[in-house]
Amino acid sequence: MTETDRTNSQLARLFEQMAAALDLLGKNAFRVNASARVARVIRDQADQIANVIARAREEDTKPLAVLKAIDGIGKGSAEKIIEYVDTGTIAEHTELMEQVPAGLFDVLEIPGLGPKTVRLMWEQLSITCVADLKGKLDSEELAALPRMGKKTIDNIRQAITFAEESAGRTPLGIARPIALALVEHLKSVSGVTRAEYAGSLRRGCETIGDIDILVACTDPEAVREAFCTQSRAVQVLARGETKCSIRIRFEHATMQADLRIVPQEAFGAALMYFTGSKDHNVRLREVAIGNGMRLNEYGLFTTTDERPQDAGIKPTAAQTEQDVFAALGLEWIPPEMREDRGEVKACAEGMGVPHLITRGDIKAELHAHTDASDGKQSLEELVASAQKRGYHTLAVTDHSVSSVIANGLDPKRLRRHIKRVRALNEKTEGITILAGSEVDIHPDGRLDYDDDLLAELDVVVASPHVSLRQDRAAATRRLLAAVTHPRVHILGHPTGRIINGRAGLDPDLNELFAAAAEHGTALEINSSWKRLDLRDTHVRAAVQDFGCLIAIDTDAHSDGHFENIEYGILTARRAWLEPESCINTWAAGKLHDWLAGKRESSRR
DNA sequence: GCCGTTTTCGGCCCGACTGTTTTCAGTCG
Repeated sequence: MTETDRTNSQLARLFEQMAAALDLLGKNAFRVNASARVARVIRDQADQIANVIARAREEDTKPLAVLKAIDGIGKGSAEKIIEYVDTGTIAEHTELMEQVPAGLFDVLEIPGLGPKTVRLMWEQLSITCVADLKGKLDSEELAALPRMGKKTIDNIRQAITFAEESAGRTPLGIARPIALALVEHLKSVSGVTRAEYAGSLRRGCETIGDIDILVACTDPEAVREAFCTQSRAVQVLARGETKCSIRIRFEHATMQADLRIVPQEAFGAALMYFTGSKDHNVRLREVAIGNGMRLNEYGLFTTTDERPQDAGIKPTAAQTEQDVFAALGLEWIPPEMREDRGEVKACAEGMGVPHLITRGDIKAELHAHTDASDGKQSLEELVASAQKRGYHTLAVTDHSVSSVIANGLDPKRLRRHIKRVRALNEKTEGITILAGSEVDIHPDGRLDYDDDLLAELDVVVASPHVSLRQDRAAATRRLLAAVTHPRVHILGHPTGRIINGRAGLDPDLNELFAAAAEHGTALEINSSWKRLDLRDTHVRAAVQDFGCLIAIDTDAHSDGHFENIEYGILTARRAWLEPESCINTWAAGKLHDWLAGKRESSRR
């Protein structure tokens, strides 16, 4: 779990625990779902809920009303949120935790075990944690439980082992190559007419639970066989007519992969079904129901009967996603937006889908390293990498002096480096090579070079690298100092988080975004799949609520890193980013003017 | 518990697969 929004994270965690506890206690499933949804909505908020409440009070509006205005949060949850912000606890959560042993939540996490089974094991066998369960795997009393046969117990045993050695969700940059290899493998099977990955991977989520692959084909058995018996498959979890699940090992990662065999004529409907987040799909089906229709993975049907596909009814739309969206009365919504973050509502109300940024819009790389600091490429090789991608501008931004481990440049070396860059720029056609630096932001907000030296640079990317566990107030002061500094163009990887690694800084984003907008400093989406910093929800808030400029850069240390731009673009699209707000899309003249303009204004 | 250009009460998405079952419950996505 990432912890950048510590308060929101903690609050979301409480709602998740309440949902799990209610589930284990056999409470109404809709109540369980409502609580889980509140948790998700809280996680999606860029702004701190505590700040939202504080601001509402300052402005003399009712916090309750402000919270209730958020989709998915009703009166009950709003009251609990306020209770948490004011007291640090939620009474109902405390009561539930007294009723349900803490270890049961871990048992519930084991794939294949759901609330019903866990509750039964708890009530009948006093199993309250994974260790209890492991101790009873061979016991007769476990086997005596209803619906608990040998296979089920074997599956639990394997699932525990898998859970113990798996690191949870897999970063996008690890999962995507695996999925691409799977797709290629399946495309090579005879009779396969289409193969594509769907799910959270197609939505570009920063981490992936499992890989979903859709295949249309003329010989389903050949596809099932090819999928389940491939050399990388370490276990077959399910093998049905249309759905197979395996565990797959690829280099160091182990993941679950699901194959769905779908009819060619319903590929679009299936792709939609298996791409949308659960909540997005619910919204779409509600739209269908509202129109007296039924939507499932076989298509959109002009009936509300159950399983119309089995009754021989032909769908009105199914072939392509565009067909299905159109028949629902909606514009096609890009996969990255299908998260139930207001996209269906916006589309239904005729606001239209934003013109999202694409990889082809990127014309400049403004954050890249050479072997002068810790990059693998020489200056000339770096330039060739940028030229190969058709960029009109490359900023060479090696590390500053304090990044000792990264061989940061002291002022003397930097001045020589600037000269080399300028000289190369003189004799290079077709691309502008700018002299820049990725300058450390010290914990107190000072920059790593003095202002005179900064003034000699064309591009200054200011980034935090150390002291990434500062408290919020210190982190906010530090980053504000950087974005308001007249010689800083871009705030690099603003929080310093590492996905699945460290939470990073947790500044007051409202203050940071307001200052960045006011001073015309761009905020970076660092495209490294280990970072993706800023993250999608933050970028959306920065641009939509504050009008900030965004830079999408790869922070390349080698030629291959340039390809990470895919991940930055996916993140930007998840933030509903349009090209105009991204400085890397601007024409050369506009970009160069902007870079120079910041310097001009700083000399006034 | 949430929500409402059909509803402030009564709904709340839909289907596949497994394992244990004589017809289906539980889990998953």
